[in-house]
Amino acid sequence: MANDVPHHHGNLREALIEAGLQLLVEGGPSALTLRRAAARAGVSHAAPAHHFDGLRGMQTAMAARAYQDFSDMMVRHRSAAGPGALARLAGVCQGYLAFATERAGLFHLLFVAGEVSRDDPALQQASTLACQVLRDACLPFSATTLPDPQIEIAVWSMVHGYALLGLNLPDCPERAIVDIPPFDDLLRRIVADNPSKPLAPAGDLG
Amino acid sequence: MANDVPHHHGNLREALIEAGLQLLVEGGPSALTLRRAAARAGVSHAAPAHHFDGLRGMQTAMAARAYQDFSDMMVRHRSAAGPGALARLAGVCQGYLAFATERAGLFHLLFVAGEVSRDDPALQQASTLACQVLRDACLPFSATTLPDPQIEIAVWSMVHGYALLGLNLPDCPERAIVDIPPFDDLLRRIVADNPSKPLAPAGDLG
DNA sequence: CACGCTCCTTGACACTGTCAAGATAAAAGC
DNA sequence: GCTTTTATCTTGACAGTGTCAAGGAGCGTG
Repeated sequence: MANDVPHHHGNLREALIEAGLQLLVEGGPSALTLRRAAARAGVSHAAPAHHFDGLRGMQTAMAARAYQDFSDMMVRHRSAAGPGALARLAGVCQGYLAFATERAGLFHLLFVAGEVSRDDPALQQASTLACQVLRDACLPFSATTLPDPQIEIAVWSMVHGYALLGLNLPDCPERAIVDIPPFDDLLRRIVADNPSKPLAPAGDLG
Repeated sequence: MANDVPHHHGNLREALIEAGLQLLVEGGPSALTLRRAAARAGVSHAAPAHHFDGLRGMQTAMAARAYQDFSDMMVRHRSAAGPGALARLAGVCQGYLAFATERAGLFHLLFVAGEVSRDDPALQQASTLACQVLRDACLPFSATTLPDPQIEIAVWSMVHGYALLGLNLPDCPERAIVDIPPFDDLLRRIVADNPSKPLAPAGDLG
């Protein structure tokens, strides 16, 4: 083959991840295919097999990268939130929901499709990091200086369920039978009357 | 063809749904295939196309049936719960979680895979019915005689997220970093200090 | 120059959903 | 009774998919 691309792509692994993420964003989960990613990266259909353990392996690598987007989204919304522990936690949750809405393809990859190897070390690290953003935001609401699993899990479950039920979408089917309260109202049911310890004395605003 | 089965199966549609549910339970979501369901029902690979609108159509029909299992599971756990509105709501939630655990394939079909036509009337009816079980259990915690969407959505989101994060599984990965409180404890954060109106005066126990 | 090693291609296989045509059996009309 | 019609299923094909085995192309090292 005497094309412009050399036989050795140079950085095919990264290119495939990039191509896969594009496919996912553009065409949804069903558009993500080993062969299509290969074609978009300009290589033959079997090339990905030398870099990933099948489709599942590629999705795992993509997920590790998507988790960084996820963390960024939560951090960004936290920064945009007002001062105060509750506002910051609400901001993190809004980031969680915004990721589910605006990066639906990636959210699907991380939490819905499940075609991902959860024991992959890179993935675990990225996911733990994202998880930590949420946990940190919950910390001020713990009665002690240690994290309170009950609060963490309550918030995590609720925001996750809210996102997966699609309740943050303007056209979700549930709106036909119930009117959906904004997530902040639900959040207050868990943490508002559980008054936080005083805010970190001289704080960063994120 | 001079086999024992007549040319007209008689009730192929139901047989295909049954076969599909079996495949889902036995081999997980990836084992569910139009061709395999057809083979198990003893018909040719293209027969399902005459009864369903593709794989999506068959999954939709299966989902409508699975929702009945789902409702039954919640009702059964509600019956097994003690008296009192909180115990009954907790029972319904336990049914929700039990369905996610014990009927993982069906739960996946309903809430995870998403390869289902949400506008199908039979599916909508079945899903509304299941939803109603949960909403009814929330009713005693409303401040008025009308349902309180905030409570309903809070409980629904939380139990849904708890189930989808797999937190009810004994070997879920999150146990490595947090110890997972039982769902009942989380539920109390939403409804316990929101004292219910008195229980229905002379009640059924479900 | 020759060797080895890594990266990628080619070609094949079994499997998937889906479509067009045709065969077959049951029902309906007379 | 027989014919016609209709619903039901089969056969065969097609474009995709993931995955494997075998081999070629290019780079570094002797």
